[in-house]
Amino acid sequence: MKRSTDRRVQRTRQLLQDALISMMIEKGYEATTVQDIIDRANVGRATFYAHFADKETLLTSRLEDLRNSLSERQRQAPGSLGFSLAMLEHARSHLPVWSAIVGRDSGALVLQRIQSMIAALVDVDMRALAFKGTPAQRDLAVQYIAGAFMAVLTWWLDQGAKLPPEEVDAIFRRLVMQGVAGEWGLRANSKGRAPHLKSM
Amino acid sequence: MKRSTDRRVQRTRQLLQDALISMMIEKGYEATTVQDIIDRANVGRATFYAHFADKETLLTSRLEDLRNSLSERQRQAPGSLGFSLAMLEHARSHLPVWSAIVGRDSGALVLQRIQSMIAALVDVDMRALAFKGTPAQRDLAVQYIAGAFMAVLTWWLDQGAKLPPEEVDAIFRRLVMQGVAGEWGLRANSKGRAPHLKSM
DNA sequence: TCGCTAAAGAACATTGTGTCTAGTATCAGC
DNA sequence: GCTGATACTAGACACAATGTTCTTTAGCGA
Repeated sequence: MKRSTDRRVQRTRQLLQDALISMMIEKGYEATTVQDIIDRANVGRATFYAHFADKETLLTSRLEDLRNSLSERQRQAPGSLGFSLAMLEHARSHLPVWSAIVGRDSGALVLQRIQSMIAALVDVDMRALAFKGTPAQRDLAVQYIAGAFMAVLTWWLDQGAKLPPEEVDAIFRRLVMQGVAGEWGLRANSKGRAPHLKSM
Repeated sequence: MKRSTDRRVQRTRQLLQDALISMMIEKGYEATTVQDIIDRANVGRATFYAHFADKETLLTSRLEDLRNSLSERQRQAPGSLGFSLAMLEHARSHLPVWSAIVGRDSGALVLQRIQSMIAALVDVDMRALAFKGTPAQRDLAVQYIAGAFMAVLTWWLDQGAKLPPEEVDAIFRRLVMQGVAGEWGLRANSKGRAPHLKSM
């Protein structure tokens, strides 16, 4: 993991990563071309390929950094489903990046990566829970939670992240733990209790 | 909605749709080119563009058909979260198609479309439930459920759809309604009840 | 200061897209 | 069965983006 010491290298990599995000915010991942990136970064074409095999590799290197910040944040706030709040807060404080990454115009690749990143975080948090079941059941639960969180996150960001992270986190965790019935008093046969949320 | 009566048109459209699915199974949506499609369908290049503006439009027309079969199936099996079993069974009886569509190599577009299709089905089913809450809450719940189902479906298909649909459906519905705690006796403070699933 | 290497610039082959043409076949309806 | 309409074919085309290769220039570390 010995990072290059040459300033030119670091500068170029940084410029390219920033340009990618900037372009993603502007027109989405899929629509962004290598040409767009190097134009914005003001970097030669050959230089790009000297550092990254393709657009995807560049994205990967950026997501790697993201993953590291997230793991760090999660480590500081552990507990059952602790990843949730950590992630929502991180998303809010880096809103443009996250909107670009998770938003409407992002690529399949991006979403897959993010979701498996979330799954890894969920997996870590599951150790704080007393899980009784087979590995397959555990796996299913992890996927279920990761998918649900991803959807909630996307929904939240698409709305401009107006609701406070704490509240989204609370709703999400209750949904996961107690289910729809516990959250909003749903019954299959249309007899339900009243909801009890402050805002929204 | 008056479909063309000319056999040549129907034949060509069918050939192209089939070729798309066939290619998706083979190398995924993203990697499939228009050239691949028309080669496999044995159709001229100009002909392709006479029918569809691009690869995406072709996909859309195929997904439209899929949506119709699903709505039909859902109508025959209503109830709380009734879409779930209907969809799992449909997926199993059209396994290659679904694996191609939902699997690892599919595009963002495909996944987005499927997920919003699921969301629509969830929305329909929600009317069978006594939902108490604001429209925003309802929306969040729909997204939550659709995302979770999508993840479960993907997981199931990636495993080769070995588990019977009825069982996956049962687990999923219990997770949605009662949550992780209800399903596997999870507690945040590591005191839990025993699980009670037959297989897996 | 000097040697090393990153980066610029530009040309290139390659692949895929979407359009257009003129000629050929196949269809629906009389 | 004809016949007029129109769907299809084959090929060429302009265009855009990718990824490679080359030489020249600039900047870095020691």
